[in-house]
Amino acid sequence: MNRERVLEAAVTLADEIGIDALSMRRLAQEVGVVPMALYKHVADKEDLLDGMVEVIIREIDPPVLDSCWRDAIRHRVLSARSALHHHRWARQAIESRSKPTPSVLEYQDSFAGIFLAGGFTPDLAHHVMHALGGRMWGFTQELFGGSGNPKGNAQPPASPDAQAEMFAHMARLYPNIVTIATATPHDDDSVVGRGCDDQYEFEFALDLLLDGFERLHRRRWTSER
Amino acid sequence: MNRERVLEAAVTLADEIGIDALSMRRLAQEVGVVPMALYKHVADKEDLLDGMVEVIIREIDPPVLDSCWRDAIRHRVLSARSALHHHRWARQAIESRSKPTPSVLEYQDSFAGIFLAGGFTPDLAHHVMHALGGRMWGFTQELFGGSGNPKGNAQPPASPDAQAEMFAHMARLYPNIVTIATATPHDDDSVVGRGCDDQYEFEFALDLLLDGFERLHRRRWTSER
DNA sequence: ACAAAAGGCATACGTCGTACACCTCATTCC
DNA sequence: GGAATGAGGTGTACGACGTATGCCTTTTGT
Repeated sequence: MNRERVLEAAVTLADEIGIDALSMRRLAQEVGVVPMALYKHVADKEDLLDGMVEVIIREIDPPVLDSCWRDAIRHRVLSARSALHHHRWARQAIESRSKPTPSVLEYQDSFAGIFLAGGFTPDLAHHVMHALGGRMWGFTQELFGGSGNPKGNAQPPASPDAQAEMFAHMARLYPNIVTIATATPHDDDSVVGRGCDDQYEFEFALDLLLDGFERLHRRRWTSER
Repeated sequence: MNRERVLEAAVTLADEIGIDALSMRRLAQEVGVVPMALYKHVADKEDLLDGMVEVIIREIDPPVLDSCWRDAIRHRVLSARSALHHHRWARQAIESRSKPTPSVLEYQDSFAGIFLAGGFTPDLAHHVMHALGGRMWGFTQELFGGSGNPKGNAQPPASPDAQAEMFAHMARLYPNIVTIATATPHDDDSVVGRGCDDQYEFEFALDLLLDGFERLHRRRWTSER
């Protein structure tokens, strides 16, 4: 029983019960050990979460170097996305860290490297990485995600007429949201605002940004401070 | 002593000690009351946080309707940004909510309204709101923000030579990050990845997106599903 | 005047992270 | 071979946390 086994168990347990329900005690029970035993392999819970993030990062494809920067970035981002998609709690975990671990820095460094190798000035590379923001990790800013928070509060489907009244109610209060939400089909039955980070939406935003980057890059944009 | 006073006290207390350190007990002590007394005005802690978010939203300027969509969006976003800037914990609080409250929906609805009034199709409006993501609230996805988490872990400035060695160490491990980070001055002494969401960076990304929206809008983009 | 509601209080339970002391081995060194 | 060492598992305990429950006091509506 070493650190790696603990982290692995933590990851699969978080997959099952969500990151909020993951406690040291629950994890200890899962690996068949007394809670305090975990502290021989992990400094504290923060360290545990750092380790879990590390595990996720290892699942992301390494950068491909033999293609143009745009393809390389796009591939890497979508690979990160698919890795995080298998661990719904990962987004929250990554964002909750207060200090970047070495593996996180390494990940970001590889991104910077792709831009620089593609001929971006450090200045522009800096700004575009900011603009990418969390999309670098494969997720849009999902407000009200419920990621890794699978509480049992999924209310029963409700009767059709109650549903209809609910819809009318929404349309009265938030006409624009309803207009927009009904314009495009969604994976789930949510409206804008609930975490509907569809693949299509994600790639839409990603490509919009990449287009912008390309344009700036071509016209030799500089921040002229 | 009503709900409003409780929320107000919670907001100012969170401003002081951060959102993580804000507990029901600590808040009760602050308003000079026993912990359980709070539950007469607030259903539970979730409800408290919802209420705090509501308070913040009220600080955001109402939408300006007599200008083009682009100015209206830009103004609203920057107003939200400045409101959230005064309450560093707000970002985390907003993102931690699992269900949108009415005031949050109203806020998002007003955004949708601006796009629709500007002639966007519901389809395009939908996608651009996704692309905006959290920037709608005035923040970039800040990884490792420490927002509202002002722990006392700010180590002393360290000696200049130790600092130099640290820098050399970083440059060896993460050459690209260091290249990029030193290309542009920052408010704080952080590198890319630590929450350096400068105003300039934010507006850079925002305008990049708005440019993209404008282009799509002009060429009558559709998702052609 | 009196019932009812609203609002504050005291106690208590279960959960959490983790400090601390102890124990039990396997390994290492003479 | 026997003692020292140290890594790894254990047991107990502490102080936080959110909050259920029940009681009491004060205000309010009739």
